[in-house]
Amino acid sequence: MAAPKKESFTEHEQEIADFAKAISHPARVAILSKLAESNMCICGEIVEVLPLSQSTVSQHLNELKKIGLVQGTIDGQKSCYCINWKTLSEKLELLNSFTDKLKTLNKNINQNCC
Amino acid sequence: MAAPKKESFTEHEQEIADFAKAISHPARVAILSKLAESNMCICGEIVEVLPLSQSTVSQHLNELKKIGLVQGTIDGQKSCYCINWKTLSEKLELLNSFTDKLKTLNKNINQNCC
DNA sequence: ATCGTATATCGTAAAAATACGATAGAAGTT
DNA sequence: AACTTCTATCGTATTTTTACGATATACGAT
Repeated sequence: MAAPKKESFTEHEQEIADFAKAISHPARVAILSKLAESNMCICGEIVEVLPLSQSTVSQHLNELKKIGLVQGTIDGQKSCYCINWKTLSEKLELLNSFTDKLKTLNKNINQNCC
Repeated sequence: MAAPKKESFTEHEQEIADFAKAISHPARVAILSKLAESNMCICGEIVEVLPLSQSTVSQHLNELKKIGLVQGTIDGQKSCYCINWKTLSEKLELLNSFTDKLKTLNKNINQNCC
C-alpha cells in the first residue's frame, strides 16, 4: 500500500515540499535559466535548448506553471513563457525563512552532534 | 520509454535538482524541523512525531543522509541523527546563488512579460 | 542464555513522475 | 481551400517514489 500520506502534514511543510518538487528536475532548472536569460521565450526556443522532446518539455513547463513559477500566454500560434518573479520570490522567501528558523531553533550551529 | 535523461543536463543543474528533491517531501521537511528543534534525535523520537511507519521514516532519513543533509551515528542499540549544518548551508547557498543569477540575468524584474 | 527493544533492510504493492510518439486544433501561409 | 507550423494533450511504457509489513541484526536487560 502506498496510500497518500502527504495530506497529514502541515500546510507549511507541504508548501515547502511542493516548491522543492517543482525544481527537483534538472530540466526545470534549465528552463528557469533559459527563461531568465531571454526574459521570455516561445515554447519552441526552450525545446531547442533541451535534450527532450517537445511533449516532454510541454509537460515540464506545465509543472512550473501549476505552481506559478512561470506564466504562459498564447501569442498567435506560438506560446510565450516567462518567469513569474513575484511567485518565485515568494517561494524562495518561504524556503529561506524555513531554513532561518531551523538555524534559530538550533543553538549550537557549529556543534557537530552525534 | 522513460529512459533516464537526467544525465544530459549540467552537473550544476543536477546538483540543484538533487537538493530540491531531497526536501521535496513534507515528511523530510518535518524531519529537518524536528532535528533542528531537538538538536539531535534518536530515530524512535522522529518516528513518534511523524504519521508514518518506522520503516518509511527510516527510508526518508536515508534519503536525507545520502545527500548529506543529516548524519547518523549508532549509539548503542539506538540510532542518533542530527542535521549536518555545513552541508545544509552549502546546498542552500547553491540554490540562492542560482536564483540570484536568474535575477541578474533578467534586467527587468518588475516587468511582467507575455 | 533468553527476552525485549531499536532500527536497517528486504520484499512488495501502489502511486507518481518521466519520457516519447501520435494526434488534434489553432493560427499563419500560399 | 489546402498546407504548414506550433503546441497542448492523449495514450502508453518505463522508472522512480512512497509506503508498509516482515524480518534480521544488534544491543541491553533479566
